[in-house]
Amino acid sequence: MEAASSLNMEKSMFSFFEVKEAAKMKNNIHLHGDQTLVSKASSQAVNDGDPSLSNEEDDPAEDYKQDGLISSAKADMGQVRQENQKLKHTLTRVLKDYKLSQMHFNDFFQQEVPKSSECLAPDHQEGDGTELISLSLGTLSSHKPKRDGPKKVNCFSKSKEDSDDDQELKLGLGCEFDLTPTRVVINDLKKDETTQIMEPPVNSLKTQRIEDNDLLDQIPLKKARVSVKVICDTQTMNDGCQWRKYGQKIAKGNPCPRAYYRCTMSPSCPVRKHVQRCAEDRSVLITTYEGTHNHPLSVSATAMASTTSAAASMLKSTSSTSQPGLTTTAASSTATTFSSPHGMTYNSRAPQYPFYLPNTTISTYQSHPTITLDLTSSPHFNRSTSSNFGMGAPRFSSSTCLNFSSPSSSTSSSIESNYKNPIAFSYLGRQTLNEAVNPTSLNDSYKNNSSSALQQHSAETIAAATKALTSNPSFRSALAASITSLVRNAGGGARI
DNA sequence: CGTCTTTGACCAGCGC
DNA sequence: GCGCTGGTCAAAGACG
Repeated sequence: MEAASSLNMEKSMFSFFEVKEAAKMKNNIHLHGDQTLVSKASSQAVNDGDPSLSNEEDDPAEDYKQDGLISSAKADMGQVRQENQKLKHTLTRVLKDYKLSQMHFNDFFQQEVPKSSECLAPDHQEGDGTELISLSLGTLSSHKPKRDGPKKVNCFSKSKEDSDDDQELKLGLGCEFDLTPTRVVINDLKKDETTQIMEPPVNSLKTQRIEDNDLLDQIPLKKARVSVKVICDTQTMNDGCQWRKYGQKIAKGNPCPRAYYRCTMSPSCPVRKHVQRCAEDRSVLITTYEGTHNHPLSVSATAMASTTSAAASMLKSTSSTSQPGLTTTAASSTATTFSSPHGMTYNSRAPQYPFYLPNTTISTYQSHPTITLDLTSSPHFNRSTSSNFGMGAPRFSSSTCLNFSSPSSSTSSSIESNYKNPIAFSYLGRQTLNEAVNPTSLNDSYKNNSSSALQQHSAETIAAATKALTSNPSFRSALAASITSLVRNAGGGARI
């Protein structure tokens, strides 16, 4: 009995598929199309009285069974289609909520900016609605009012009245990290210049600005400078700005001439830079920036400017608590946010996250506080090691453009990915998004040569970034709103 | 012809 | 005060 029933079952199954095959052949219809067509074709095949079928399937009971199977298949397919529709809707909703969350996230920073931007560049606060970017080297106060709440100020986001404007440039907007002791070596601090800054209990911006001015008066330092060391084959690295050479000197202790450039993007732009090759290693180009751009910047220039600006800010914050000649920690009592040369934004206040800014030195040279960002070696590998990987030391050419792009010019997909996934900024954007997020997708040559340390670094970076992001109450509430909305709107059929 | 680079001169700050 | 050094100016030349 059992054998007979299983035989019947097999036969009916065979018949079902045979019917479908016959229908396909006869009507030349592909199955992965609309199942209605298939059903129709199947029914047609059954009803056509195809001799090849009718020979085997002339039993009315079998026909009835086939009809049942077909209709049940149709029902199944309809159900699948319904679920597909629901999933499609869910996906759309998730994307929509994701964008909403992103907007909330951006709004959060934009709300914070007006408070901080005033201390950033008081001379650029006209609020004329132009795409003016305030980048301040050396004039930024390191003193932020102590906050009890979870709010943090990103000093490097561009201030703008209209917060809904998509064209808004955001500076230093990577991931915001609370920073552990930054390993900053105070090399050559003269006198007690950097220890004269006190920590004012400031509540009002007005008071703060006055105190800042007082402090600046007290400090005999000139404009802060930011040096960037990169391996570059050409005369100067392309940082997105237009420069005009106005002088050249042989500096003491270095046979390589130092070239002086000024920014020509605006006639009144006070920004200068000088470029010099490293005496020890001619392949290393040392570019030193000084001043604040007073004009709109291109995306790539903004990237570089924001980085140097952030570094200068870090310089100020570290100098407020550092002691000369000591390897010290970054300002643990201030809440200064800054970007690393790798595009990440760090917050130096709370020490819970294990991040530090590598290859960064602070020094004073002729009363110019100078921070040096050494991009000739990767954060976790020394140069000799990183050279084995072929990516640790960023090499620049004339066409190389630092890839810290802001979201405003998302014409390039890489730029956009870098913005949306700040972790991908690591290694100056030479690491693709996939490589950054998913270490297993590293290209073969790199994969073969790299150690697990780099993957661990990526994993740590991602983990810390995630932690930092998710620990932000505003981000969490936005995320919660999205999820709530998703669950509420999901209805019965959606499965998460 | 306009723009950019080169290069010597000049100036200011700093240390002795 | 003097010398050294870094930084800037400006005339001359190069270049497109």
